Amino acid sequence: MAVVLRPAQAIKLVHDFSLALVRDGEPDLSSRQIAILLTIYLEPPPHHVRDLARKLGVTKPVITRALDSMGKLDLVSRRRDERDRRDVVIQRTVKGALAVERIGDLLAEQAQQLPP
Amino acid sequence: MAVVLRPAQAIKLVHDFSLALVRDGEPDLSSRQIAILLTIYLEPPPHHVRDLARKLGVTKPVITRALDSMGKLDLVSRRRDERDRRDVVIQRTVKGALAVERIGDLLAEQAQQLPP
DNA sequence: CCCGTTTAATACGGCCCCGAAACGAGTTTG
DNA sequence: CAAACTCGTTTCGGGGCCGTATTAAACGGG
Repeated sequence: MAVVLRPAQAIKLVHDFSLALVRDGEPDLSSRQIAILLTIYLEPPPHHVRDLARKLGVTKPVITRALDSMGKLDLVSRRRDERDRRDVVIQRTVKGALAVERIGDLLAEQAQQLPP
Repeated sequence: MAVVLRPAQAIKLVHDFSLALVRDGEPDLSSRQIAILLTIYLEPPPHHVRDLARKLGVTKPVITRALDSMGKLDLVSRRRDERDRRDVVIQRTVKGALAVERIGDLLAEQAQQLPP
């Protein structure tokens, strides 16, 4: 059963969700960072910088920098691939998994509270 | 009828939506800017800087700067309130209304395509 | 074994945003 | 009317992200 959402409901949902993100004071993730983070947690590993850059349609430095900043927040981690040491494998963290869950719960809750 | 959205579906929805925002290349709005823009278009006027700052839980300069940048994109406009010239009234624009509609349509479409 | 290719990271110059504090104009109050 | 208050903006010092171009390390075919 597909999720049915009228455009007017969708607008309110985006509004409530953005507002919740802003108000909860957590470090602000950009759209890019959210897309990267959720890709890492939704799609099966392994993840490499080049794949993420291609999937998001951005340049590789964008991914490197996003991993730098999200790494500082302990939302993802990196390690060299020993089989091909040019590669970097991006890994999940406990804190990142919790952050992803929080995002899902937050949106599901906002959707639940939408007026008909 | 409330919108029913399981957390796992919500995560995928946020992912697809963020990805669509990143990929379409339009000037990137931050969470704050999206929250401000949608508040202006969802809630009844008049809107003042102080109200938006209070509703979003941010300082007034944040609102001023967001209005500056969104004004440059012609998504909102401002004028002095002649009845109390300290006040600034924030107004909608045609381009802003279209951008809001686009956001709603984008999310509704992503929701429609969610697997059950 | 060398040289072209691939990979991620870094350097660069530019632009935008942050919160706190100070500011200028306008209004209200005593 | 002068002092206090309100409102939005600007200033200040600091930080982050952007894309392009370049770099350094590692791989691999000839």
